[in-house]
Formats: sequence, structure tokens, C-alpha cells
Amino acid sequence: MKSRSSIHNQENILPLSFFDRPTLVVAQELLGKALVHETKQKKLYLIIQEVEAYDGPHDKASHAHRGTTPRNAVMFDEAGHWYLYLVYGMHWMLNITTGPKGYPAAILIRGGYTPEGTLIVGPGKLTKYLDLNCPHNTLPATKKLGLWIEDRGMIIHPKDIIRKKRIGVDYAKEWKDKLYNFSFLL
DNA sequence: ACGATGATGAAC
DNA sequence: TTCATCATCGTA
Repeated sequence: MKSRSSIHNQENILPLSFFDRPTLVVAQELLGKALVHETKQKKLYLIIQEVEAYDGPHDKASHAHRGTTPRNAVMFDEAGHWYLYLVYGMHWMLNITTGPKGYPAAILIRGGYTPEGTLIVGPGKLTKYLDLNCPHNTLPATKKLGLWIEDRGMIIHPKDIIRKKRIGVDYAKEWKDKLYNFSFLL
């Protein structure tokens, strides 16, 4: 039984145990969950529609495959933490870390439905819509610190999950064709 | 098809 | 300290 306040707040924040599982499993289960950004001014959310897995130390598409650096260190740490970084000098990428401590993995959140049902396509557009940038980098997603993921009971049936190659990782040799991109359509 | 735009990491 | 690279996007 959930606590009374949890029900009243309509909040069911995904716990660390959700993220501390195989990355490909977590990636698929993130579809249909609500990504919430709350500040003093406003509360924004999207229903996660497209994700992409970066899994383990050998994945050549992953920032982690050359070992730990100041930027990617959070990928090696505990699951359920945000990894936010800038690409092309202008776009913020939002990732959530997965797997046990010491195992570098994360899931890039690439698309989502707005409350009005508009599909936001692309990780840079998604962070711009939610007004996200560096402040949340490395913070836990499993506490009420302004950015978290909620289960609102939406179920995406496995047969409705579209599985594709990852985008923008053609340099990743034998890892570039892995079907680590997951999405669904309403 | 390409330029914007700046952090990152590896080489030197 | 320099330099190539980049989990992208808007304009053409």
C-alpha cells in the first residue's frame, strides 16, 4: 500500500531498485513513464517515448568505453543518477544511469509526449522543452530534487515496442548496429 | 548538405 | 596547448 501522501500527490517516483537492473530491461520499461521537472516557478513533464541504451565498458558508442573521465564518472557510479552533458556546443543530453556500481551504463532519453499529446523528437529538443541543463548532472533521480521519473500506471505492451539501431553512433564499429533504441507510438 | 558552437579528451 | 571529435538541430 502506497502512502496516503503519495496517492494524493499523484507521485510514484521510480526508486533506485528500478534502475539497478540490466540496462536493456530498464530502457524498455522507461517507455510510458513520466519525466518530471519541478522548480519553484513551474512543473513540466513529458511521457517518455524514445530511449537509447549505452551499456557497459565495451560498448564503443558509450562515453564509458575508454574508462572513467571527469565527465562520464557518474556512469560508473550507482544507478538512478542523472548524466547531463553538452554536445555540439549547444544541446544538452539527458541520461539516467543504470546497473550496479562499477558497471558503466546509462539510458539517453530521446523523445516524449507533452501533456497535450505533442511528440517531442530528439534529445536536444527534449531538454530544451523541459528547461534542463547542467545543474542536475550527477544528482539522484530517485529523490524529490526537482527532476525525477514517475510511474503513472501507463503500460506499454512489449509487442508495441519499436526496436531500432542507435542514432548518431556510426563510428562505434561492431557496436553501431546494436538494436538499443526503443520507442512506441500512441 | 552543412554550419553553429563549446566542452571534452587525447596527443604532443 | 593544440586539435579533432561530437549520443544534434535548424536552415537550405
